[in-house]
Amino acid sequence: MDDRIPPHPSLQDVTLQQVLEALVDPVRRGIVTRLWDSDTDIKCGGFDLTVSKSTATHHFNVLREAGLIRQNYVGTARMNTLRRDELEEAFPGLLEAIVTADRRET
Amino acid sequence: MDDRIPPHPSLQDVTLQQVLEALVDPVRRGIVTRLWDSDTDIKCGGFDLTVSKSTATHHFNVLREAGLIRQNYVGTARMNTLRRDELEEAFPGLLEAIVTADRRET
DNA sequence: GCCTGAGTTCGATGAATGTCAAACTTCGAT
DNA sequence: ATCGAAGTTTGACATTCATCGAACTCAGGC
Repeated sequence: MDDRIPPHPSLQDVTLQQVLEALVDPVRRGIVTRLWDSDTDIKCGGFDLTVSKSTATHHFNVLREAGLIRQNYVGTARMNTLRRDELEEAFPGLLEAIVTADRRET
Repeated sequence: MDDRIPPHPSLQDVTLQQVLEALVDPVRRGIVTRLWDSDTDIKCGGFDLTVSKSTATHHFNVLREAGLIRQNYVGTARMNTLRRDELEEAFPGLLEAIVTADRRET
């Protein structure tokens, strides 16, 4: 097992507060929107982020802890997956509404 | 005209960022959820807020500036209306998703 | 073995933001 | 005319949070 990744929360334990706090940041919202659109895994370095590496790490941590993404290592690359179906079940319509509005704005 | 109320923004000028910043606060989200459920105007004092009057004023200002509520005076009472239909057009599905999740959590 | 690339950890810093109390304004009722 | 209820304004304060650079870890290839 790869113990380099901290545990992922169950979506049952994630609160709306956490999800909104995660998505209120434009950088994190950009990551989620990009994952939603590509619908395939993207490694941390694969995003065109406007922030430093340490800040990016922080953002990915927040997203993982809020149950929005799932991470796993492939070599030295950390891959990110959107927990789309689980989120739809836990917060129906939320992600789609935000992604739709975000896309129309950027 | 009643010039006691600052102008309301057009929903065209409101960004998703503003809306999410407004709704990320639990007190403000509670106000919006309450308005959504009652579907009638409620005066500022009509909410059972856990904060002081000055803080409440601040929260109502944020909600108005984010285009979420409309305010008008009736006597000395400041009435609040949810801009439900306008919001649905500008941010389809967003408010309903958040209110639904919020209700299930509180 | 050694270097490179990918990402993390660790403070530190600066900017927002939620909060309150106190003084003030304003309308309506007595 | 006065009083009270409703809400605002104005600082002030504490906390949170995004951000960065520098040093570190760790796997894989030369």
